[in-house]
Amino acid sequence: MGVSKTDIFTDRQNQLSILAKAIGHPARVAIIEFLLKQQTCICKDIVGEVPLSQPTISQHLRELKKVGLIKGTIEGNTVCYCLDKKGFEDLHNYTSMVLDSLNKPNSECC
Amino acid sequence: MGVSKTDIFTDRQNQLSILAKAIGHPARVAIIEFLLKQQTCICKDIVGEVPLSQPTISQHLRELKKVGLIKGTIEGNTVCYCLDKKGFEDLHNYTSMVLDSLNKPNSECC
DNA sequence: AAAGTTAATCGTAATATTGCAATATACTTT
DNA sequence: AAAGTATATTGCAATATTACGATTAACTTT
Repeated sequence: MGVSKTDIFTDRQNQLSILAKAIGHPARVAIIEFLLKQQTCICKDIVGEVPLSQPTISQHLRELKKVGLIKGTIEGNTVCYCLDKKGFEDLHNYTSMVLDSLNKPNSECC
Repeated sequence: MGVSKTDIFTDRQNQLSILAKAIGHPARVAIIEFLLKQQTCICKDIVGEVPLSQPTISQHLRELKKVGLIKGTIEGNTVCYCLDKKGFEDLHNYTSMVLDSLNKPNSECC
């Protein structure tokens, strides 16, 4: 029914899926890419770089912030957004774990 | 409108988002976890392990297969599903790149 | 204070996703 | 071949996501 039955999964499973889902949109990947490129993180101009409307960008930023992939600090008129290591480390650890496991001798298959 | 405007993003941005999105559901994280635990990959019993109906599991498997996170080979009556390194490596390289970039001296922010 | 700027929120339309019952397909065993 | 088993597909209902115009909120400049 379009409902994810989060209650039947472990916290870790839910956490990982939430993180991955947040990256699961090209606009958000583009935003992340833009934030990486910026030396300074005064980020008022993500709009203009990413060809989506200001409300849409704002919504994507909120999504990324909610799951801990970016941080935002208000600076007067402006909001300074920048990447938050923690979320990426979490995902990185996950893929490391999977790959380590797949590289073990006994894991060959198919 | 619920439409992702994939045409305005780069192939790489779309590819990463597609991969991440596939992991962006707890059932699929659970399926991946189950496939990791199995020595053998005769996987008829994901249903039963993951508390969702057979059609739902089948749908999630198709999703994972479509994006290259698992492979499935038909073996008579059964389908042998197992993880596909490539997709995970791709994601792993991405998070590595992001973290490397964030760990550079000049990237401090917020 | 009036006007301008930046970003968030609200409301809403369009589309996508999730989940499952019912059914279909394809192989295996009897 | 009939019955059984494993998996995929179809159809549909419920919910979620995406996008944006309009508006609001909050700060800055004039």
